[in-house]
Amino acid sequence: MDQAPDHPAEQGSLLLQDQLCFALYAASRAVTTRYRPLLDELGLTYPQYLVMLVLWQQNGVSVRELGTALHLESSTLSPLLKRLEAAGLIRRERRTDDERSVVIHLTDAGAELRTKAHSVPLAIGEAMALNPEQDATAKHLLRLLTANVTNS
Amino acid sequence: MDQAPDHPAEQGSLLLQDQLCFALYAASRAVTTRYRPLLDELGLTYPQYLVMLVLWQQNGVSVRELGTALHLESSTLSPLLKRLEAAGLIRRERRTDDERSVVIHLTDAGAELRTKAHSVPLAIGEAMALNPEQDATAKHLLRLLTANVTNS
DNA sequence: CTCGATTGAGTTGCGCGCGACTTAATTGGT
DNA sequence: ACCAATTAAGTCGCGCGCAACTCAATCGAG
Repeated sequence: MDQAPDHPAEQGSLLLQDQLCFALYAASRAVTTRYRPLLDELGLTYPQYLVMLVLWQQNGVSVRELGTALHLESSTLSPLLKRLEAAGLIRRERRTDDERSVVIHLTDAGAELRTKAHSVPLAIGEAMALNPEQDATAKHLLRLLTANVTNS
Repeated sequence: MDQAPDHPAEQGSLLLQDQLCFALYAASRAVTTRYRPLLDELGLTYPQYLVMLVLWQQNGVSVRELGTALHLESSTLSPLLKRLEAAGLIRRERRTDDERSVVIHLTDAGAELRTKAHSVPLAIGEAMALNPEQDATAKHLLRLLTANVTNS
């Protein structure tokens, strides 16, 4: 019932500043915000850019495979892909051997956008300003965290 | 102009799996998803929970101060606070000495919710399953990253 | 004291992100 | 061969999250 809070920074405290989850939440939004002006040049949002990354890597991917790669539900991807199609960057085709499945292909415009996107990761890497070791450590810990939290 | 992608994992590659930004994006959503069932018990969303954390820490905070603490705009906070008010957890009052400012106070129900919330950070910490050193390293790197990316 | 600039809160529009659901196609056990 | 269960994609509702904007209150230079 104490209203005046002066807790120590122990494990499981309710202090915002102590919490990893908040650092994660803040960092993720800060990075997305940093991307925005760069992606505006390409006419993409950040999730749309991630989809394009997958397609530039491997053209002709099903919605299901996209969802697996990006950890996104079809309820998120379907409208997003609709917008990419409307922007003329992708095509969607029903697979003939399994009519449930929809395969995404790049249009010429979508494939060409890759050239313009080439400078984006460099610019972001520069803005992040982590040295290679910090970058590797961060990726390692974030993947570990994701795996732990997902299967629990 | 190469369509077939077999790049090395150099700095600035367009490979999704190499990118720190994607690891960050995926981890943030995974953690939020892990919170959801716990916060459902409290009738809170994750951003609402963060607001309550701030208020439990220091009751009587202005919208502007909340925004600074959480790195959120008033356009995000105003509707969110409206919902917390509708849920009977907070009150909003215009400050008398500066009529522009709105101060947020916990209601009794809002203050009491703190008791039920006490187990949440523990459960999340357990699910994250990072040892204290990893936890500290992750927080350090994420704060560094946020700071770097914000002022660039 | 005045009035243009700044500040705090809020509204609007749009794109996620996901839970809950629907529909259609495929699978598999009997 | 059948049909119940599963699977893939999509729709709907709602809550963010932010840019662009409005409005009212306050500040501050002259």
